[in-house]
Amino acid sequence: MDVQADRSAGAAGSERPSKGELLIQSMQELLWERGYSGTTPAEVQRRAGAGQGSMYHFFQGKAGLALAAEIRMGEDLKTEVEQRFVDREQTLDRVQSYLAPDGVVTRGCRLGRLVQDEEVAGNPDLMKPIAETYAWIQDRLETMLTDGVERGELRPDTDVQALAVTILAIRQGAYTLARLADSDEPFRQATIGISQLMEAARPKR
Amino acid sequence: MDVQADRSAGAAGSERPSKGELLIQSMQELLWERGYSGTTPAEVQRRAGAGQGSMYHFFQGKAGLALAAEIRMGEDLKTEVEQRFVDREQTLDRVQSYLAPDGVVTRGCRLGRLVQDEEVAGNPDLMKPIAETYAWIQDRLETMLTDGVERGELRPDTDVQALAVTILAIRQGAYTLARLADSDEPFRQATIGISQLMEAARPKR
DNA sequence: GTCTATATGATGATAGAC
DNA sequence: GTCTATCATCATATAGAC
Repeated sequence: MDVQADRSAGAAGSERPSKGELLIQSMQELLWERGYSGTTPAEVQRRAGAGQGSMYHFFQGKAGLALAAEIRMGEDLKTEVEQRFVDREQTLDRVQSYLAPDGVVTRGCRLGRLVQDEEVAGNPDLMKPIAETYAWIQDRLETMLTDGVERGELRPDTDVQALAVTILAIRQGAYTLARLADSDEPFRQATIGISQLMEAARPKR
Repeated sequence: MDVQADRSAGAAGSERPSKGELLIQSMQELLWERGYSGTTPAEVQRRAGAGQGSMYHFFQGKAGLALAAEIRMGEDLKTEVEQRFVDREQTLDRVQSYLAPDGVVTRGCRLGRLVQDEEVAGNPDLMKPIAETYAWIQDRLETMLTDGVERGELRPDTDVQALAVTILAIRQGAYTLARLADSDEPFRQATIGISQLMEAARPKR
């Protein structure tokens, strides 16, 4: 089935949010809290204060609404990552900031958790915005690390692409461990682990 | 609901596997392929060549059978990790071996993926064997790294616990990235990333 | 022990009134 | 645009025969 996002469900920052907009926001919340399979259209509607009709008017079913919500989540995530980088100067600070828990880590990564969902993984339309967001983040990490190399904070022979993937993986994995331990301690531990290595690997001057 | 594993479904290495045993194996496969929510009792039965009656005779519903399968998967995983360590001498080799893809990484981590499943996360009985398995693996990683410190392959001031969590997180995260990219490339990249850091951080002699 | 038939409930989607 | 009523499907679990 070919899923399309929406039928002009309304802009994000409008005055009075349309039902379509409310539905997107509710779907965003529920995807994060319960994943895709675990979220029922009925509950999205209830949370948005909308009926069945509104949802099927704006979106082509559950998948279409989820797609719109995913795209929104990807934008939010990119904005947050960017913010963490511009607020810091030093490379190690930026890495630590990227790995810092944001208070709701036991809920999992809003996008990463969807990858583990069978219904999402089996639907290319639903995977695409997730893959694109991660590609963007990986690219952003690479740029940030290249910056560090140029400023002499990382060794000149650093494989920035590999390191970017490593840091990305650490954050994703820490989410899983945090959920398992019901604590954000794994985030702190993993940050210590990678920081200690990066410190020790620092170029001598 | 208090879930118990089984009703003596049969030992693992018996001659003629009982229906209970076949059901456990089928559930193991399906949990890995589709997760918990995505697996229906009907399909487990079909794959095991057993009827409804057999399943409900040996186990208390879907959750009970899944619990038995999880325990088995945990044992398998621990055995595999142990094998990778005893086959190698050097610390970095062991770390790389732990992070090596095993050919089916795009399917995800057989246990880790369950953590993202709402029905599993919401059932303490189903989370317990997963948490215990990860605790064992983390402990095993710590022992392995402590070994490396003692042999002078890692700096004496290494925070082995933090590094163990970091490596554990890398593997978990790489599974997510691999699934997203439909490739085991993230495993290779992440291995390069952590290896390069560990090399550079090596104690001087 | 193992099977089939059936009950019960929830899910995602549609129809059609307002 | 938005609503409620209804549908078809499929999920898990139970009952009871063999």
